[in-house]
Amino acid sequence: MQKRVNIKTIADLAGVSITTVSRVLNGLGPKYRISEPTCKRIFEIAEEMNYKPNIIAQSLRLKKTNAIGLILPDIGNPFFATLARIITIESKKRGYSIILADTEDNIDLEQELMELLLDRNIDAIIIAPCSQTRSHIEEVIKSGKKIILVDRYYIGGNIPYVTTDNYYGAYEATKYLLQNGHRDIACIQGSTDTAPNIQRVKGFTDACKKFGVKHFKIAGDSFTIQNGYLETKLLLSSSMSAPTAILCLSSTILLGVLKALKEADLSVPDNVSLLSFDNQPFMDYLNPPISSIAQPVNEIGTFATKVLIDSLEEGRKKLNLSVKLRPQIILRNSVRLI
Amino acid sequence: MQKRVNIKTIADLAGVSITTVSRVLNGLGPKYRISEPTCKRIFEIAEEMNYKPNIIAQSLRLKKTNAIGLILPDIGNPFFATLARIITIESKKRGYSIILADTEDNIDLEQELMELLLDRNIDAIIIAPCSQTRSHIEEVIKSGKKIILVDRYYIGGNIPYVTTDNYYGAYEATKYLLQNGHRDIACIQGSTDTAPNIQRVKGFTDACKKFGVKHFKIAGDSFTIQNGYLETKLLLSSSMSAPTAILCLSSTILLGVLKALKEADLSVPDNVSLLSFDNQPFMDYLNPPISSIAQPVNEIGTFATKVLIDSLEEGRKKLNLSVKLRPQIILRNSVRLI
DNA sequence: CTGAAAGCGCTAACAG
DNA sequence: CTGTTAGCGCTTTCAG
Repeated sequence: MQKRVNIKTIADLAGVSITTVSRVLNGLGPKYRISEPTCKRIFEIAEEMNYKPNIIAQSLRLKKTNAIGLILPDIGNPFFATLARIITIESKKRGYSIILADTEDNIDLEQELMELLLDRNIDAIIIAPCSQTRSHIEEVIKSGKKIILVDRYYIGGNIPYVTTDNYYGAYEATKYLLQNGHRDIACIQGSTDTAPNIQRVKGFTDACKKFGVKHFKIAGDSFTIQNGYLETKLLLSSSMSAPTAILCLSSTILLGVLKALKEADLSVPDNVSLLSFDNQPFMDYLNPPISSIAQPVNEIGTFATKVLIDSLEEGRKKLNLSVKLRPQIILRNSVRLI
Repeated sequence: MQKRVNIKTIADLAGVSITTVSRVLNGLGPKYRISEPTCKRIFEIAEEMNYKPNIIAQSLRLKKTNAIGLILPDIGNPFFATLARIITIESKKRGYSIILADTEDNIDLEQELMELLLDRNIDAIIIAPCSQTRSHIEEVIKSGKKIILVDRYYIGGNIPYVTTDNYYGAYEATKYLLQNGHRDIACIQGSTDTAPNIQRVKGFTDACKKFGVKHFKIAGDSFTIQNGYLETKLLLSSSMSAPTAILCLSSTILLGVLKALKEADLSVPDNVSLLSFDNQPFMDYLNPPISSIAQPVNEIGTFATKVLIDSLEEGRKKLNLSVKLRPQIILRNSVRLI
C-alpha cells in the first residue's frame, strides 16, 4: 500500500493544473471539453499511482459526507441486527457508509448519540427511537437534515417512518386465537411508550372486543426475556384461572414465557396456546414450533434506505411518508383448537 | 437547532482571534497563559452559541477521524451482532465512532469494503475476516494503520487478534461427550477456511484420539442452518450406524441438526446427544435445553476495542498480541450417559 | 499573553 | 479548452 497520493501529485505528473485533474476525475472532462489525450493521460496516471480522493477534504468542501447515522435501541437484538445488516448493505450499494450507534434503549443516550452524529456532519439519520419523546428529532428536522424512522415511530405528527402494520398483525393473530376457541387470552407486552407496542395492544384489544370476549388481560412492560418470565409467573399464580392462550409481543418475551411454563410443567399447546410477534429461525425448532407474526424486516430496511437516499439525492424539500407493511402470520403448532 | 456556528463567529463575538478561541476551547488556555477573563468569556460565548467544532475540518487538519472501521461477515448472526454492540458501545466511551461494513462472508466484498473504509481515513480497523486470505490486511499493516482481528484470525504470522480458545472449547466439549460414554461422535463444522473452525476440529480430533476413539466423523462446510440440516440427513441415511452424539460448531448448525432429527423422529438426548458451540438465549428453551460452549463475546469485544484504542493513543509502534479467551461449557440436558 | 498566516486536499467561481 | 484563486473550518508555527 503505497503512501496516499493527492491531486497535486497527479497534476504535476500530468503537467496540468489540479483543476483539470479534478474535473477529469469527476467525469467532467467532456463537459469542459478537455482534450481526449489529456483525459486519458490523467486517468492513466491516477490509476498507476492508485490515486483515491481524500473523502474528508471532499466532505469539507462539499458539505456532504456520504455517511448516514444509524441509531438503534439494541444491536444485539436479532430484529435490529437484521435491520442493521440490510440497511448497511443497501446503503453501501448507493455509495453511503453507516455510522452506527446503540442507545441501549435509553433516551438520554439517544439524544447524546444524535448530537455526536450530527457533529460528524452525517447527511441523514435512520433511527428506531426508544420512546415517544421526540423534541430532539423535531429539532433536527427543523434544521433541514433528513431523518427517517424504522420500526419504532411517533404516533401523530408527520415524522416519516417505515414500520410493520402492527395493528393488523396483532388483530389477525388474536382473531386466529379466538377462532380456535380461546376466550381467555393474555397479552404480554413490551415497552409501553413505543408505537409498535401501542398498536399491537390496540389490535389485540379490538379483536377481543369484536368477538365479545371479556376475559383478556394485558401485562408486562418491556421487550425482554425476564419480563415474559415474570409476567407468566404472575398469570399462573393468580387466583383466576390461567389463560388458555398467550400472545407474546416479541420473541424475547416468548422465551421468558416458555421458561415459566416449563417450570410450571405446562405444555404447549396442550395446556397453553402461544403466538409470538417477531419471527426468528429458532422458533421452527422449539418443541412445539411456535407460530409467529413475521415482520417484514428486509422490506422495512430496504425501503427506508431507498426512500431516504432518493430524497437526499433528488433534494426533495421534505420527506413525508408513513408506511406500514403487513406482517405475515406463520402458522406452526403452538395453538390448540378448543 | 440553530444554524451551526463556527470558530470565527466566536472569535468575532469575543473580540479575539480565532487562534485564541481554538486554544481556549482545546484546553490550552493555561498553557498559553491566556487571561482568565478571556478564557471565561470565550467559554461562555461558545456555550451560548452552542458551538461545536466541525469534526470534518478537524479531521482534515489533524489527519485523525476518531472513527474505527468495523468489518464483519454477517451482522445478522447473533454472535456478530452482540460483538458489534459491545464494540460500538466501548468505542463510544472512548470517543470513537464505528463505521460498519458487512462482507456477507465474501472475500471480494471484504477487500472492497476495506478500501472504502481506508478512503474515509478511519484511524483503525476491527475485522473478523471471512477466510485465511490476508494480503489486503498485511498491506494495511505495512502502511502503518492499526488493525485488530476479532473471533476470526490468521493462523501463523503475527497479525494481532482476540478470540476464543476454540481448541480448548472443542477439546473439553468432546471430552465431556466421551466421559458420558459416547464412542461414535460426529462433528458438523462451518467454514473450513476460518481459524476458529480449524481449531475446533483439531480439539475434537485430538480428544477423540486421546481416548482411543476411532469412530469419529467430521462433516459439513458452513456456519448455516442448511448445512447442519443436510449433513445430519446424510449421517442418518448412511449405511453406517448413526452417531450417538453430534458436536455442532455453531448455533446455526445446531438448528439444522434439530430439524433433521425431528424429521427422523429421533429425540434428544435419548436417541442422539447434542452439544453446540455458541451459546444463545433460546438454547435454554429448546426441548431439551441444549448444552453449549459459550464464547466470551463480551470480553472479546471489550478487550479488542480497549487494546486497539490504547495503542492508537499511546502511539505504540506495533500492535502485537494474540489472545485466546477460554469459553465456558454450559451444561443443560442434551447429553445422555450411556 | 496574543495574532497573522500557512495549509490539510479538494471544488468551483471566474477569468481568460 | 485550461488555469488562477478563493475558501470549506480548523490547528499550529512563527513572530511579536
